[in-house]
Parts: sequence; structure tokens; C-alpha cells
Amino acid sequence: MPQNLADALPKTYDHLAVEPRWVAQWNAWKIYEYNPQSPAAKAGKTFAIDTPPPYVSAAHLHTGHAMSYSQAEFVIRYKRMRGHEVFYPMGFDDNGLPTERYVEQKYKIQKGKITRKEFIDLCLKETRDGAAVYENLWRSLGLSVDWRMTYSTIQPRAVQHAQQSFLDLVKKGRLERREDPILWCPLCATSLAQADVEAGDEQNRPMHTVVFPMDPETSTTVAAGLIETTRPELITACVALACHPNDKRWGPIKGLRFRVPLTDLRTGGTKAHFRTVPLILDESVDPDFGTGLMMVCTFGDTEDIAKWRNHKLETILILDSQGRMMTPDLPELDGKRVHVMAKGSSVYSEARLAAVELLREHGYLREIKDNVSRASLHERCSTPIEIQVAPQWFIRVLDLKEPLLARGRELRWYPEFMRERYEQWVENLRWDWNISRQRFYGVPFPVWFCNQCQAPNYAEVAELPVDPLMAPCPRPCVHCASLDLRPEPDVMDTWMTSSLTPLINANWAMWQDNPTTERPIQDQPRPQIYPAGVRVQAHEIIRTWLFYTVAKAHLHTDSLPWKDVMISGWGLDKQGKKMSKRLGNFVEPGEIIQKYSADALRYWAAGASLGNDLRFLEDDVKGGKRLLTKLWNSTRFAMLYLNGWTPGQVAETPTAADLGIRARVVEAALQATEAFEGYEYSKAVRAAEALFWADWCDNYLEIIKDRFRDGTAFTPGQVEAARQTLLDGTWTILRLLAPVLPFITEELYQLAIKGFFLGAPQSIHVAPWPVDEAHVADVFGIPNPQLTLVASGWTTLLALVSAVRTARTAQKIGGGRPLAALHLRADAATRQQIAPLLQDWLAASRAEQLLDGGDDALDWHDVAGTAMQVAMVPAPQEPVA
RNA sequence: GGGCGGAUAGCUCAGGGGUAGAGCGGCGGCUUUACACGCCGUUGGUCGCAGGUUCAAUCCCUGCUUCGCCCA
Repeated sequence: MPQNLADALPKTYDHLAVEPRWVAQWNAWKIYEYNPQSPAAKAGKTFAIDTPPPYVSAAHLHTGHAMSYSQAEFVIRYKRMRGHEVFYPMGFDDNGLPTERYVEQKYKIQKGKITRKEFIDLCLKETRDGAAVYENLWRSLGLSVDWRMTYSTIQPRAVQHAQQSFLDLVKKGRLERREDPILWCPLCATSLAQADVEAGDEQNRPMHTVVFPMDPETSTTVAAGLIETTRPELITACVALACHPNDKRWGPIKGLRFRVPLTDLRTGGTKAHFRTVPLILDESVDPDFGTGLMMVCTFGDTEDIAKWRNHKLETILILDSQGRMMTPDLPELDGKRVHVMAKGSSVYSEARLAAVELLREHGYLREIKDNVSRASLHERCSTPIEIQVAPQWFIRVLDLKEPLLARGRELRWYPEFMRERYEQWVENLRWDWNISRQRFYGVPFPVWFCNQCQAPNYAEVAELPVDPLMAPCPRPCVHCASLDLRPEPDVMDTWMTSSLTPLINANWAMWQDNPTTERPIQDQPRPQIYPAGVRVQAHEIIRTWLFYTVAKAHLHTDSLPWKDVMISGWGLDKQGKKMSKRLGNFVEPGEIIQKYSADALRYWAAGASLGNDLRFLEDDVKGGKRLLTKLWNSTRFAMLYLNGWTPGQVAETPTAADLGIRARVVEAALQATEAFEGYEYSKAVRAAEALFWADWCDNYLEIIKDRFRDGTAFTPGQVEAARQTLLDGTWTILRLLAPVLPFITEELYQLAIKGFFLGAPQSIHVAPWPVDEAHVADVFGIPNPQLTLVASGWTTLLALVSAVRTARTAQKIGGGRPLAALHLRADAATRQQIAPLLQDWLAASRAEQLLDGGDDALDWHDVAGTAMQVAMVPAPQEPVA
């Protein structure tokens, strides 16, 4: 035992010195390293976590990120203390469009104006810098990551996994290369998947009424049709007009054709014929909208695609890959961009403005009406989505809706209602998963195309990872034996890799290794951690990360990728808006950690109930800081009386207060346990904090002060019991709070608690969770029947103590002044019931004697929850010395 | 238009068929040798609105209002 335990704890807690010290010490002790040989691992108690690999763009780190990672980590630390062998890696997502966009914006460059290599080098540099910033924050937050297991989506093993996934899906017949209309971002100049599209804000997108003259060869009775469109610039790509089959105005007339406005114009002034388009009948047209006629273009939206497909219409593409008009016959339009706003206009793009002018000039424009609607935007750059036609790799998922919905129901969702988001997304899927991106920085397809027969040639699994742009195909074309092969220049969708994170952690690509294969620890096959225990993520990426991961696991391993999924909310600013880089309303976590400590920041993060958003209020962080101070001081108090004490020398005889607080500790431990089992970390913290502050500090510690103050009122056995309770109670409370407050609980454990136990755990974070030590009934060596709070009389004791405090306040008698007597009004039965409490009650009240009943003239106070009343008589004021 | 979640004390939120809770704030006390970053006491609410079920609704059901998010 250290001789001066109280002295071992400085008067104040200095988080700036303590926290970095423990980060280094935990690292040196390797207590967060995954050990597949541990007894827990061998007993099958492994718990693997799949946490989000954030995009590496360091500038957008804020307390919202700190919040969600902390929340996951509370549960992870709990699982570790419960005896699980924890596998907790950190990942970084540094490939794909998000990183490319970040680099483009930071260096103000664009695809096409820089070489592929220069661009990739910049991405790699930013990736390295960003990862370092992230790692620093995660470490200073106290995340108990096994940093040896860090993966990044550009490292070879991740590329290998993405490519092997691709080949496996080819083998399973899930992959198709199709030339199809696809979602396209004209700014990023790449195709996209449905999940990459988001709805823009509501805004005015004017509706244009345009005249389509009738082709006089098909009808002489009708002169023209009117259509309404928000996309007048696409008019020359019109391939049909459509109406509802039952529309009496148009439906019965067969063989009608319309002239497409502007198509008679030719550069050089030569008058040409109009291009004409047919009237088609389609159930999907709303006959009540406008004149009942709808323009079909190739392609304005998904409606167009459906009609184009169903009616086998022709294809006229007038947009290039960067969203520029390709209308050589209309120089006023040609080359203008559809996604770049015209000067001075908030609603018209360059192309649309020019198209409207042309239509007006030639008399086709009838009317322009305001119209509020939402555009579909690329979620990475907010550019309106266009539709292009190009050959792409697709993973067929539309025929998998049922099995994927079944997987969603198999998965345990915390909170449960988040499952709805997944169900709705799967049910609304309308596109197969397009995984081709016409970009630079991403995982290459392991494919070469034959220039002779055009057939794809795939790499062998053993050849992965491979970059066909750097390496020629190692064999002639498997179809025609030609030696003339070209690489696939596209790269994969970033989700193609991210969707494999549980498999990357388990090193799925190495599962077939010969057992004698020696690999570095990071690359060793780990089938035992798959499926993982839990996926932790925010709700807005259910449709992407979660959905894709479930789909991949289903296809590759015919299983779920994890058993549970824990969905976190967002960090909000104090007005309730989501923190974001764009809005600039975020708070730097580093500054908060400096000012209040990582523990205090984590405490704030623990305030959000599972799945809910949480406002960042500095006052809440201050609340965390106060909790730390309270913990520090109460432990110092305990050490005051445990100084030099050796447990077990004297037989203990616990008083009612000792038994009561022990029962209360057990109750709180059970509450915290139950909460953690359901990922309800906020409830767990509340249970532990309520125990600590209200029961332990405000009452138990106050009640036992007298036991150490006065040597005669209590027996040595009772003093011993108080000491034992102080030790066990402090130890238990520290452990209950350790998942949330890892730094201060470790510091206090090491300084105050560890020395009392032989063979004590090296760190509190690998100590057993309180309810694991033994069956609850034995935690404090209390025989079972006495354990319940009710039996202990704890709440009654607190009510009695509180009644005296109320009386003191009413009579303005400070807590330090002794009482000459306490009067108690209670019937005989109650009096007998509370007999065991009286000794502690009198001690806590500093009362010299207890008197039965008393004069009505006394100031009586009710004892809450009972029929008793108490009154007090203060001791005479001591003369001032 | 469809879906999900919220609307509870001045503020931020928890709770949940039977006397409504916490933290912060407000007010009044207390220098009681762990802690004034504290302690004690206390003040705050027709639980969004309207119906319904029930002996009993803030809680369950229906509709509405409103905020946020997701999908059209």
C-alpha cells in the first residue's frame, strides 16, 4: 500500500497532463490489441466492430464526428470489460469520388486538366495527411482502437478485396456489362448509382408551355399540341409525345405525328424539314396535367427512360459528358452548359436560357409559369443529374429485393425503427447497382478488353491486386487468342470497396491461404471475426453503406455481415442544425478536449439517446467536467479513510446504510448492464451517474462521515464495514463509468484502487464488469434476501435524512451544527421497522438523542413516502473561541 | 404525395395506462475539514390540438397542426 493515499491524489485533476499520458501508456501496454489466442477468443467470445471509414478530408472533422465515434466506443469498452475479445480496427476511406472532389476543390483543379498520375499523387498526399489528423483526434478522444489493424480503402489488401469481389460476382453471374441509360453527373463527368443521388431543396423551376405543330400529313383537323416542360433545352431530343390511352382529346386518334420545334433550323440558313415524332399511348401519363400531352426526350428523367424502353423509341443524345449541348445546327445553343447558371439568373442555366429565347423567337413558347419542385442532385457536388448512355458494369440487385428485405429483417436493429429506412430504400430501388465510374482515383477493374472480339478478359484471383492500366493482360484473349487487348479505363464506385469492410477486416481474400502462408498480422485470415458483432453508423448512409454491405455479404457469403446494427444520430449546433463543414457551424473537437478534457466531450456524446440527434451545448460539456471533479474529490475523500488500511483484518458488521448503498450499487450496475446490452449507452450513463451523485456522494458519504469522526458511536466492525464499502463502492462506480470516462477512471483506479487487490488487472479497461465478478447476490458478500433495496431500507433512510435537512433549512440551522435531539412521530409497527436505520440516521443528522413523539409546538416535517414526522432541537450554539 | 421520427418545466432533454422527472437556469439558505466546478432547501408543466378506447390517457387508437429527416 502507498503510505499516503490521499496525498497520492493531487488536489485537482489535470486532464491536460493525465489524458496524453494514458494514451501513451495504453499503447505501451497493448491492452486494446486483438489477440486471437486469448481464452475469451478461444471460447468464442469475440466481438468485432465495423465502424465507418471516414472520408479523409481533415477539414471537416467536428464534434459531430467525435460524438458518433464515442457512442460506438462506449459499447465497445463495455464489451471488453464483459470479457469479450474485442476486434476494433479503424478504417479510412480514401478512394473514390469523395476524395477526388476534396482534392479538386482544395487545389482548384478539374478532371481533364491534369494528368491521371498527378491527380492520383495529390489524392494520395491528401489521404496521408488526412489520416494522420484523424488518427490524432481518435487517439486523443481515447478510442480503444487496435491501430495495427487499420485499413484504408486504397491499400493493396482493400483493392484486392474489391477486385476479388468483382470477380466473384462475375463468377456468380451477378455482373453485367450493359450499354444503358445511366445517371450521370456532368460536373464530375461520371456515371453514378441511384444511391449517389439526393433530392435538392425546393425551388422555382419554371414550367414552359411549348407548341408542337401537327405534322399536316397525319392530321388536318388538329393544328398543334401543347406540352409543359421544365427542361425546354431538351426539346430537340424529343422522340415522342405521349398521352393517356383514355384521353378523349388524343387517345382515339391513331397515327398522329408532331413536328419538333427548332428542328427545321440549319446552320447557314438552309431551310430544312421538321423532324417529326409519333404520339404514343401510355398509362403513366396524367391526363389532368396540362393538356394531357407529355414530351418524351432522351433523356430528361427516368419517366423518359421507361417510355423509351416500353415503346422502343429512337435515341437522340444532345448532351456531352460534361453537360454541354451538342446541337451543331443550333449555334445559339451549341456548347452551352445545362448545369451552369446563366449570368444574372437564379433559375436558368446557360443552355435553358438560350433555348427559351429560341423558342420565343420562333413562336413556340406559349407561357412560362412558376413551378416549385426539387431537382435530383449528385450528393457529392450538388450538380443536377443528367442521363447519358454508355457501357457500364452493373451488379444486378433489382431481382434481389425479396432476399435483401429478408436479410434486413434478420438483422437486429438498434433502434428498431431504423429498419424502416432500409425497407423503404430496398422497396424503392429502380436501378441495378452501376459500379463504373469514369474517374481516376479508385480501384481499377481487373479487366482487359480484346480489341479483336471486344470480349472482356478477367484477371485471375491469384493475380490480384492488379492495375490493368499499368500491367498488360498476362495472356492472349481467352475468346479469340488475340494479343491485342486494352485495359478498362474506368474505376470502381467507392462503395464497391466500402461495402466490404467486414470482409476486409476478416481478410476474406486470404481465407483460402495455405495454413503455412506467412503474412503480416494485418493480412492474416480471420474468418472467426465474420460475421462481425455490430455495425455502427449514422442513419443517412443506411441506403448506401449498410445496404451495399448487406448485399455483398448476401452474395459472397450467403450470410449477414454482422449480427447487430447500431444507428447513431447527428451532432447538431446549438440552434438544432446539423453540423457541417459547408454551413461552418461546427465546433472543433480539439479545442473542446483542450478546454474541458476528452472525458467531458465523451460525456456530452453520451447524452444522446440511441439514434437521436444531439445538440452541441457547451454547458453540457461543462456538466461532464463537473462530474470529473466530483469523481476526483469523492475518491480523494474515500482515500482519506482508506489510507494505510488493510482489508479483512477486522470482521465487518455492516450497518443499514452499508447494506443499503450496496444494494443500490448492485441495482444501478444491473440497470447499466441491461442498457448497454441494448446499446443504450445514454441510459447506462444516467444509471451510473444517478447512483454516484445522488446516492453515493450526497447521501452515503455524508452518512458515514460520523463513523470516522467519532470513535465511540460505532464499533470497529462497523468502521470496517464503512471502509470496505468505500473501497468496493468506489471501485464499482469507477468501472460503471469507465466506458464513458476512460481517462479519469483509469487515473483513479491506478492511484487509489489498484493497490488494494492482489492480482489486480493492469488497467481498469480490462477489469471485469461489476456484474461479472460473481452472481449479483454475492457481489458484496451480502446474503441474497438482504440485497434488495426495499429490504435494505435505503430509501426510507434517505427520506429520514432528507426530512432533517428540510427542518434545518426551515430553521436556518447549518449542516455542521449538532442537534440536541430528534423527535420522531411513528406508530409502533413503523417504529419497529425502522429500528435498524436509527443509528445511521442519528449519525447522519449529528443528533445526540432520539425522542419518541413530542410537543405540537415543535416544527414538524413529513418524511416523504411514509406516515412519519420528525422535528429537531438544535444543540446550543458553541461559544466562539 | 408516401414513410419515419419529434412536439413534456424558462432552456436542453429523459420517461411512460394510475401523485410528471433530470441537468442547466431562477429563488432562498449553508464557509458542515472530499468538492463553492460544492452542499441543503425550493420554485417551474392542461405533457402540440381535437376526438375515441378505458374505471382511469401525457402514454394506446384516429384525425389534425407543426418541426426535422428519408423517398417520390
